[in-house]
Amino acid sequence: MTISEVSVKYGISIDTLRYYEKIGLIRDVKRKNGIRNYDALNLRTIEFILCMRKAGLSLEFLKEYMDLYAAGDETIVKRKELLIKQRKIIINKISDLQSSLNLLNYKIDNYEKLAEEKGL
Amino acid sequence: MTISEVSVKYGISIDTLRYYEKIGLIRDVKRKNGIRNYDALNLRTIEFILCMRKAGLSLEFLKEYMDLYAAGDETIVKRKELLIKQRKIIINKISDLQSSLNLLNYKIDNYEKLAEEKGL
DNA sequence: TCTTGACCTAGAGTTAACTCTAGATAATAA
DNA sequence: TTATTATCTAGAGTTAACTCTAGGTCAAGA
Repeated sequence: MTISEVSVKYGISIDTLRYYEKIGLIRDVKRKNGIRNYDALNLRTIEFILCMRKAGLSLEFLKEYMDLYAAGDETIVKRKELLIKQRKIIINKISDLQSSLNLLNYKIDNYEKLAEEKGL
Repeated sequence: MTISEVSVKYGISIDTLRYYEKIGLIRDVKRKNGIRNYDALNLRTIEFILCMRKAGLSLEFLKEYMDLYAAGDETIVKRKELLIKQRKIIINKISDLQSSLNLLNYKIDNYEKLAEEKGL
């Protein structure tokens, strides 16, 4: 799959794909005449990266994870621990978002009432 | 309340407090001899800002909201609509985070099994 | 009286994560 | 053959949201 096909498929820019490769998040991208040809494993890596990025996890964490992955089976426990740490971060984020959602709901209700009172 | 007291109370830097004021998020901060003296309304504004920032909402949105707030009662409906838009964003974020959490759980489980298999 | 510490301002610097530019090559359509 | 289009690289530029610096004021304690 070419870089522009991947770009369209995942809604991520070509520049970003090259950038992720440059900093070591996406590895072992094969080439045909110097042109990138992403394989199934590359695509799974990209899907993982995008899912974690959507959750707001940092490229620094992803880099650390990919470094461990590249280092082979001895790093399995470390990788698991890294993921557990990130899971905690995500759980905290969800609870922050819930608080904000509650506050927003409260404020929206209030404005609803206010608007009615004032006939707006 | 002095700026350093507010800073400690909310775990936010003094620089950030002055920055928020400079860009118009926090308004009408009274002074004693040129020194800021935050009142109850200022504190409520700060709490709102921090809650929304924790949810990842932008300073741009907060600025827009504070501009409307400052403009008075005619903007009540607009403010409500703005909050509803942000609520949608937050709801989407929660669902993204849930997906990431699911993927992480799956991966952590997998590593758990792998580690056991390999006796790590 | 001196100096220490908290505060002030304007504006420069930093960081993460892109995003763009310039200049080159290579395949494809007219 | 020529022109267009997609790709490539290295490195510069951008953006949001801070964070820091330099230089200044002012009140309180030794």
